[in-house]
Amino acid sequence: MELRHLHYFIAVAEELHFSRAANRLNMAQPPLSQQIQNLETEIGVPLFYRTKRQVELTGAGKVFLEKAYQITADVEKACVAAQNTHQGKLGRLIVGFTGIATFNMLPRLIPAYRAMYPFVELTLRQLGTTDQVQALLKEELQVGILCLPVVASELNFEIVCRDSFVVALPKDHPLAAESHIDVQQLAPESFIMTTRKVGEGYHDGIINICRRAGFEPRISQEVHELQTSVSLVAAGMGIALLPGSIQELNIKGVVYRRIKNAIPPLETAIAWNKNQKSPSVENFLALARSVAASIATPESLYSL
Amino acid sequence: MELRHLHYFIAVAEELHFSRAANRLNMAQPPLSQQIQNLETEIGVPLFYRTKRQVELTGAGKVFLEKAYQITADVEKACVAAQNTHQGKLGRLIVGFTGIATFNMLPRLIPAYRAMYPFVELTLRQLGTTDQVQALLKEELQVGILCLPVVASELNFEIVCRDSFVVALPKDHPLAAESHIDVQQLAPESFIMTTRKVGEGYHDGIINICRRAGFEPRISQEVHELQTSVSLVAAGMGIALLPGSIQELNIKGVVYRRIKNAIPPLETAIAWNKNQKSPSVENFLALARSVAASIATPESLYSL
DNA sequence: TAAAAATACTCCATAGGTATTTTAT
DNA sequence: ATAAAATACCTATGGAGTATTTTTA
Repeated sequence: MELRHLHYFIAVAEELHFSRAANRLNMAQPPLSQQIQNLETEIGVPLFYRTKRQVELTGAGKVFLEKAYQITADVEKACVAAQNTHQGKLGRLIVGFTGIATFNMLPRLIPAYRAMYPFVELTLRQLGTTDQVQALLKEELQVGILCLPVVASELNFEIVCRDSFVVALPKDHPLAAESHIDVQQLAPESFIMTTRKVGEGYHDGIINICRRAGFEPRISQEVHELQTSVSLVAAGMGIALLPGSIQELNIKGVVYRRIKNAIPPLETAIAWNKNQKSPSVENFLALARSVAASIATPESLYSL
Repeated sequence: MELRHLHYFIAVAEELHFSRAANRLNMAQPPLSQQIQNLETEIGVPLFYRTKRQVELTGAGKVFLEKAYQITADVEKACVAAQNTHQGKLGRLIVGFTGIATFNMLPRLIPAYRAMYPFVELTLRQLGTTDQVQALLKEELQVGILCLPVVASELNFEIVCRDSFVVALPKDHPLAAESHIDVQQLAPESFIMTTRKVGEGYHDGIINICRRAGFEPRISQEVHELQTSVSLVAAGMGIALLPGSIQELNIKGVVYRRIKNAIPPLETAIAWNKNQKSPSVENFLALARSVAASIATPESLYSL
């Protein structure tokens, strides 16, 4: 049996007239009769009563008609579903993100993506950069929003956001009086940092800022989230060097001050596996690029 | 698209290897490649990644595979459903029956039919003979179990049960002392009868029994159900001439006595519309015939 | 270089067309 | 006599086969 048979059968069942049905199908009547006969012999059941002057569905024909409708509709649906999946309108997407992404990329990117592709099942997982790289390599994650530098030859990276560093100080800290701070002035302070495990490049980057200023930072507290460092600053546990986007987070008793020194900014990138071909990922990347372009200006807020 | 394409696609998707799939399909590899290409161009979506050394499903391919499984399974189911309907294993059957059938045909016929065709949706409707004939003509009923005589040229009839008449008497009625009763002895009695509307042939038949015995019966009560007549006999409201099967109904205070005279028995028949072709009906009729044959002996219980 | 898919072509099975017959009204 | 489906026969599209090429691991 072929779908052709079902289409022909439906036409005859609806017209109850072979000639009319053949006309509707843009074919001659004899081959239509033939095909219906073939169908009947194949399933071994008469589908029509032919009283010469009148064609009528048998009980089995009625049952078969219902199924035929369903099947032909499902074939249509299957094609549409495949097309939608191909266009990335349908599917699944798992995206990892770091804490800092919560303040710049995510609030713009995710709502835009959901609005554009409402039928993609989108899962977000907060993960440190290191964990994201592992997950991307294992293809447990399709896209990562993470902090450079990272070395992983199997992944592609694209920078979407550059954050100048700021220092978070308790409101009543002596340095809070100054509008721009020299890194060297932070030498005697206690540093609150995220653990190296969360993101090696990020962690080492901050250490290097201090070393280039000629001192080794004294790390008094290690935390897992940027938000937590700010809370600890508010509690007077020390100071923290943080990407400028963190200024979106207003916590009472904390002030942010810019850094005088020329410091390479923190680069947030989208990352994906090189042997990744999902259209949903392509769409996500395209959107991320346009969002990155649109926040290029606000980003200057956090630059010197 | 044809079902062929789906079968081919499933084979390739399962083997992930065109040559092996072609082998499994008992065909050569090149036409298989062709057909898959045709399928892909038709739905406008690549279903496989061909990395020459390795075939892999695309996301759209995975989605399409699920649908393809479902569709091919549904095609199978459609054929089986049509076959079952053709064999009368599936469908709907509405059967009408008279009160007296409750005592002879129904208790044997219905359980047997249900056991044999459990997937037929069987509906039973108690109706007088006259109503059954109307319903059969309007094809609201597919089979009737009713009492002859009936005139209806568009229907077929087959007698399934013959009931000799008995008279139902109050236990303490003088005639209860005799084992066989002459109809003439009933001349002075009050008769309890079902209304003529319920079944004309049946009603007139009883009147005629009396007339042939030389008297016009005095009808004191008219009821709609045979069971009710027996209850009224028990209540001393009169006597009733009833088909012998009624003796299955034991009501306190009522005795049944045979009739001496040669009286044509009440004929219960199955009836169906002549332009009726449902296999379920055929099966039901076949079963009714065999049940009728099997109760031919017990029926003699009620004969002289 | 070897394995596997794609391409090029050939062939024939069969879907579909034309002409005619059958059948029931 | 007519309308409609079935039958008979023919044609040609395209599905499938064979031989070969392309591609990449």
